[in-house]
Amino acid sequence: MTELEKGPKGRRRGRGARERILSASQQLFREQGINRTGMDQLCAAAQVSKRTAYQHFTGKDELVAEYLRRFDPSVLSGVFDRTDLTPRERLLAAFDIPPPTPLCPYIGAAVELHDPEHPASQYARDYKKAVAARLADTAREAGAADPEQLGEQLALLIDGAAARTRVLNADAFPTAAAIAAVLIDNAIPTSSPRQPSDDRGTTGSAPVPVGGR
Amino acid sequence: MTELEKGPKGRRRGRGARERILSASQQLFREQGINRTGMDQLCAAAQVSKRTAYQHFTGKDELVAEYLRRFDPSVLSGVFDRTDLTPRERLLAAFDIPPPTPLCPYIGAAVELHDPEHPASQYARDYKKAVAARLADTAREAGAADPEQLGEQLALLIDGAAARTRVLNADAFPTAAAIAAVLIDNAIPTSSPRQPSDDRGTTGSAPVPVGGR
DNA sequence: CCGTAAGCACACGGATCGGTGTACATAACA
DNA sequence: TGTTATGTACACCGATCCGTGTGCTTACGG
Repeated sequence: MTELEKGPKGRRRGRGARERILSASQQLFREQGINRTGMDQLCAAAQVSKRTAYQHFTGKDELVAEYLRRFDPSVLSGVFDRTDLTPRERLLAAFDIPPPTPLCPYIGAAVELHDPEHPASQYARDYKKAVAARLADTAREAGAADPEQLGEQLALLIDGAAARTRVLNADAFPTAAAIAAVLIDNAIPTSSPRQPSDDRGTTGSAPVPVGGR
Repeated sequence: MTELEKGPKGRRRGRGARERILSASQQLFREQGINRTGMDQLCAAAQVSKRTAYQHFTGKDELVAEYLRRFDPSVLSGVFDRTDLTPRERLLAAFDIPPPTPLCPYIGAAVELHDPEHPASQYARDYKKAVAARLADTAREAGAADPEQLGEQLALLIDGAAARTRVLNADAFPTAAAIAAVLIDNAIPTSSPRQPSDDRGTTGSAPVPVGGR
């Protein structure tokens, strides 16, 4: 862990610097937003000289883009690689977010930067498409009639829950999970017992009062 | 049009000033975002002296909060007051957004300001709750089994479509409308013939490929 | 006429921001 | 030893931002 990276000459590299900067970004950009986090504050939090920061990143824009690339494993892969779950359960697991909702930074970045051409915005787009694609793959695996449509729908539910959680300050993922259960049961012919009016409740999700954080 | 407002003494009041400021806010805050729109630029666009602006508003924060209050009629009331539509049609009409999607400023404000205690953030919360409540009222009117739940679900769909449209730069409302149709048909016993898998299509909404802008 | 209210033009202040420049310290090679 | 890469500490720049202070113009009403 406290090792060296292969440099141009194999010299000892500041193992911490870049890592600490990105680590501090994760925390500060989330807590305060991107625009409200200055480079001075960020460098102080990372215990890195400002000069060093600008030797690792050409500017804040690049840093922001890099910062966004550090989320895939935690959210995206973490859910889809659960081989212990059935495809259907995996689709629903995407809505099981821990109580202190992280609040999707991709939406935040796209809104804050406000420039669709910004590298971070472009990456946010790619990421969202990738999530929808993986949801579609899983939907296909689960035997959904129209996997692409279901994937897109579930992706929309996730974003809706994230946005609504942000605005209302109350966890909206249970509501989204309930909708997801309905959509999945409607799309997967085999697993839709199609009972009168209680399509939800097939997972461990709450009865969905509204959202209680 | 070039009339006067009732002032303390019936004097001639600058009819334009405040109105022009708010009007310019609508355009600039939407096009550029709140943080990226300076007071100088805003005053210039409104053709109002900066000094005058600060005599109408104590600060930018108050202006932003006031700016958010100018949307209810266009979106919220505009849909729910359509007496020519059945309650069910009204619920679905909430997803018929014109192609140049305005892109909900409440979400944008909540993300940009990043302070839940900011007056504008509080108003955004109130507004979102009001929308969900009106959706619930209409759902009740339409005979939904659980109107509050359906209202909350539809509100989530709207926010999801707005957020996703923002990030992906592609209209996500058709997808949301398709989900809404499913939820509505599932929630309203009378109007749900409960056919195999084609619950949608009861309105004029598209067959929902994915979203084409 | 003069008082008063509204508005304008313009400069300024303090703060913050992204980004640089400079000088110095350290450690690994050679 | 010296060179080179890496990093620190700290001042500094220009730009932008929100907000004010000052003085001038306009127009109404008594």
